[in-house]
Amino acid sequence: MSRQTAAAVQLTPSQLLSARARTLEAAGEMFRTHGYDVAMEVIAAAANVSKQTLYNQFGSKEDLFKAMIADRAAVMRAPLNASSLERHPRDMLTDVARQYYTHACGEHEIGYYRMMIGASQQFPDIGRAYYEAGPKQMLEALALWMAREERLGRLDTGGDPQMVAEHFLSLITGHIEARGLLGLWSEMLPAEIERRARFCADVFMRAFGPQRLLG
Amino acid sequence: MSRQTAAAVQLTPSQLLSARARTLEAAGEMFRTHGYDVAMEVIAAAANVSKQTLYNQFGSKEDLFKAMIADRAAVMRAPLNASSLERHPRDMLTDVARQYYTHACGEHEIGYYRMMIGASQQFPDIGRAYYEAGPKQMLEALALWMAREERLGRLDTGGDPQMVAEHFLSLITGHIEARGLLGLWSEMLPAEIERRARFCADVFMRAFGPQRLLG
DNA sequence: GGCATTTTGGACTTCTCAGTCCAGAAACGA
DNA sequence: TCGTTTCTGGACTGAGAAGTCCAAAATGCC
Repeated sequence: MSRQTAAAVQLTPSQLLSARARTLEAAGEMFRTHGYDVAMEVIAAAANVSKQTLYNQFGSKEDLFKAMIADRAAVMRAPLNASSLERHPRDMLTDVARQYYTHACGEHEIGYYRMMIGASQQFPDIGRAYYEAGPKQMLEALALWMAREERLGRLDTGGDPQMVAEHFLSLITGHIEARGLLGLWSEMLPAEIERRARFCADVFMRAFGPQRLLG
Repeated sequence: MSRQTAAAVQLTPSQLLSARARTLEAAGEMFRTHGYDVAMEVIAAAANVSKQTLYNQFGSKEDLFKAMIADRAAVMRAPLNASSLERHPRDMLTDVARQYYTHACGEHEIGYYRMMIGASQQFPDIGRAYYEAGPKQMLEALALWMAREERLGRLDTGGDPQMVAEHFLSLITGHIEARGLLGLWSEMLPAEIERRARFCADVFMRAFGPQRLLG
């Protein structure tokens, strides 16, 4: 009997996640698409679980929400890809932008972001937690990298890599995110992604590349 | 009697607004600070008006909300200041950034923006209306100006002023807005505003100024 | 002053939803 | 196999809020 159960677990990958993880997954999906106002009954249905179980496991709606956030915060924004750290600044930056446009600004991700923004009014500490787990990490990684590149003479940030990194991220994300948050999201074709990624890297290199030392 | 009323009107400026305008003002304030979930009773109290009057004038909560949006959308983002159009690109751009940091990214404005983002999930047409009344206007004005400056040989956008304008706005607003939306807003001192505004203009001029034609 | 309209406040209905309770079913452990 | 734990579904409570109703008061208009 227990052997059969084990076999079944191995067959269906979704069941490899604990019941709790699956519940959080479904809850996240519901919060993302309907906002914090979703009824607990709806979440329970989406998670294939009874409402009572939800309360047994998480105590309250607020706690469920926070558990879901905690579950997700770490996964929200990928850190810099270690493999591209050694490449030429232009390639590295193009890659960062490409990654963002490909994976981090779809309806799904923007939906979570919108949810965080809504929640941060009701639960102020959530805004900070999200920022520190996501954008801030990215920012610091980028600033570190830039400082190193500056020592290697391949960038010239004028001694303020933090601010320069901040502005590179703004450059990538700014307008796309604004439109997405307002529900005006539209699919970007690969060609468009490539064009924008290169554009961002070009702008950056013209402003902070070493060539202005050589002119 | 009517003369006394007129005198009273002249004495208290807030009464120069029509009752409707004052109600919308108060409603906006409540929606901004509490989100769409505020009770109609609370709005009525804030507007010094009975709940019934609210329903007489606006029909329903949804209609009140939309009336409030329509009332505000036009005022949300100031267009380019006509007086700075004739100045040197660097000064003009510094001014745009300065204007933004001074007037358009305070708690108040970010609060409205957050509210729009929340509402655009529930009422999708609101997101579009806001975008077109605000950011899009700004963008188009800036792109027009850039195209003109390019013809005058004072900028070099590589023939895509739209995208360049988009990226300048991203540069100004990106990170500040992200932090504000997550509730991490912190007052910017005048010196900080000045530093950031100049930084934005500098970055932009290094990337798109005419000097690269002269090198 | 007198008539018509609007406003008021407060009671009232209806609905939705968080959270509880419970008895029976299922899963689990030894 | 049997006892324990957990899950289920469905009824229930209580709170809060949208929207309605109405009689009395205020306001505006001529």
